[in-house]
Amino acid sequence: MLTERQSRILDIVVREHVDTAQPVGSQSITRKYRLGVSSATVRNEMAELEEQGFLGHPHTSAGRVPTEQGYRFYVEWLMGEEELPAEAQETIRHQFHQLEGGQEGWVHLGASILAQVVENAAVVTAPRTTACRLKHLELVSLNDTAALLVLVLDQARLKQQVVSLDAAATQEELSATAAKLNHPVEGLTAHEIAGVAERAAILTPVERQVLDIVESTMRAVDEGSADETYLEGIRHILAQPEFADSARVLELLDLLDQGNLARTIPLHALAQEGVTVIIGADNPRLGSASEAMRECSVILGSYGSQGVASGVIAVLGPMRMRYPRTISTVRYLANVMSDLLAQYYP
Amino acid sequence: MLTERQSRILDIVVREHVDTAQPVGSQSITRKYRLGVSSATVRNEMAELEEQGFLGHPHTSAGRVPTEQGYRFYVEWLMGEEELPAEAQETIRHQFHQLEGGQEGWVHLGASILAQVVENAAVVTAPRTTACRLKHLELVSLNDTAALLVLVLDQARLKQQVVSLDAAATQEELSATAAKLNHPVEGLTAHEIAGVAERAAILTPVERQVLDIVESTMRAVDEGSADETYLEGIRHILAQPEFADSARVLELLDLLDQGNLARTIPLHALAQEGVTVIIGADNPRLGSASEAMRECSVILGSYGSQGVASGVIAVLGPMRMRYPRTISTVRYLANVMSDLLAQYYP
DNA sequence: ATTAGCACTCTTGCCTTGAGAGTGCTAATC
DNA sequence: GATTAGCACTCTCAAGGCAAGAGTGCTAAT
Repeated sequence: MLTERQSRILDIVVREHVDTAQPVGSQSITRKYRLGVSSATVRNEMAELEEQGFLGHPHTSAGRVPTEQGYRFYVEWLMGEEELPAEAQETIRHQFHQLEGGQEGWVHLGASILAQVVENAAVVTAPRTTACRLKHLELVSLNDTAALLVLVLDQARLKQQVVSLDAAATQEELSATAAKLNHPVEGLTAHEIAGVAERAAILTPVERQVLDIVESTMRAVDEGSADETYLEGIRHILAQPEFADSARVLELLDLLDQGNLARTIPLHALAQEGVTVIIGADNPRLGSASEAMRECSVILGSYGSQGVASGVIAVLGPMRMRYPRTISTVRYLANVMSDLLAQYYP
Repeated sequence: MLTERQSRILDIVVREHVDTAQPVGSQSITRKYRLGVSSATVRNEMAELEEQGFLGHPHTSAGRVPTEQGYRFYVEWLMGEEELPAEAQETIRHQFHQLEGGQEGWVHLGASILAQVVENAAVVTAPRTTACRLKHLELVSLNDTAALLVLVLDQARLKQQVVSLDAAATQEELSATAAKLNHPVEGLTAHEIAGVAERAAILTPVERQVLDIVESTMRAVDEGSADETYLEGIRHILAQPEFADSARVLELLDLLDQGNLARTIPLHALAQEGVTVIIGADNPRLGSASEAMRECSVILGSYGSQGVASGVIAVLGPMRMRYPRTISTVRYLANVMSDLLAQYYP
């Protein structure tokens, strides 16, 4: 479809445009790269590339700019697979290291790191897992009539819930209740716990109350964990020249901020093994609604293991993006986060 | 200092400018408000107000715009104390209600709600407290050589830490260790726990290891909790006409994002009882560094009780801001969050 | 097939021009 | 003495014109 030389020129146009954010002209190319042909030849080739839909004109007489199709060809055929520079790898590992054992906000941290390294906006979702299982429960007295229910779930997750006690109870009584309940429910899902609560006839009212709350809390975790996504690094998008007027950015933000995020980017939809690149409007989720999104690309990857517990990591930036660098970063981060997740998973 | 009529005019100029974001001229005022005087008189008064520093000219022949001093006078003397409309109160209470007992991200939620209600950026810090106290500790087996240490602290806070065990241990052994350790350290601070670990000679190596980790984790909480701040709603600032070009916003974001936030806004410095208003450059923390920040105002309030556990809530927006509404919202939210905090506090 | 040359197009910056809005001042008025 | 009408002046903003610069597209020569 494309001759050797056309590919070469397309490659140069893409790289140059990514660097400068300017349309690139035939003369500037021949000056900068020793192609062995004149600007006129390059012009002819460019016209041909435009004919075929890989390049475009912003105005009749400006340089050429890659089209969506051009970027796609570049990503698929021209761009080399780059390994992430050791220095960047170091940066990533180092920042995760500061977490030590306390995992707390590691997903959030992942998003921050990613945004920082690729200099674009980043999205990371918490691992979506199969129904969570209870490892341990504990009751801690807050005051006479309130206690804190602490649930330790798989993957080293913690949940808390304040319980108003129908009758006053001391810490000793609470501990005894917890100890008694722990054994029968260990390792079970919310659904299974509901079954246990039904079958066991010998429960005291307090025990029944606690089990009910355990179950509803775990259900909330099962439903809620899908929504837990972190978006970081919008400031990098602000710094891009194509988003110089903030109306554009505002549009993007409205599309992304919290609730809408999953609707805008098909996070779970296509994250298979490896890294997926969505360029411009070939995002399946986008109708005609999103002007600004049409000028963006999304790099998607996933971490964890598919059936067990996995999350999505994504980079969002203007279509004019450093694809090799971004893709290798996503791939590397996916590995790091997979390793990290494995540590918390039996 | 200012005559009745001058005050009236200043009031109108501020309100009109806040509404329209345009300089306001003498004619438009007399057309809209029945002042009983002609535009020429208004012009004279405006000239006088400018003389005294309350108003300014963007250009020689545009309408008047309030100066910092003008806004300050408005806030202090002209603006009425408005109670937050019941509808907004309802919105706030309603959203907090959805948390139920799981407090998890309530500080973050507070920031989101605030940003949404005042249509500006909002900052909320987690309550800064005196040294945290341990209420309960628990050990849960992850696998043969790793366990999850769960700490329940005061104010219903949970911390987790993965512990690599020097020797393999079953869940039963871990529970026994936890049970043994719980009693002597209950209610103590990190510092006091260090003392206990030193004095008690009869500890096994594992127990000593656990206590060490407990102490260091709690120290981390003591130090880290000051930094826990949430920033939400930058999109509202993007929507303001004074921040139409994103370079401005970028500057702001760099000033605010994460680490720098506390350096930019004197969060803990001046949050006494009640609500503090910082208008433009009278922010004590700002040197000459921050162009964009000079055009902003900050409304500060605090929640919780001063000596015990308190956090800061703040709104950041352009100087051209709906002060009455914003101030009453901050005040109201402070009350709601104080109530909420009291629930978790003995 | 490649290239040199040239006319053509389109942007960008700069200037001018006219309309519109608002001020500041002076002189007249209540 | 305060208020107001009137008017010249200033400044912005949008539109139009003009020259420079960059790049293209085409044609004819190599």
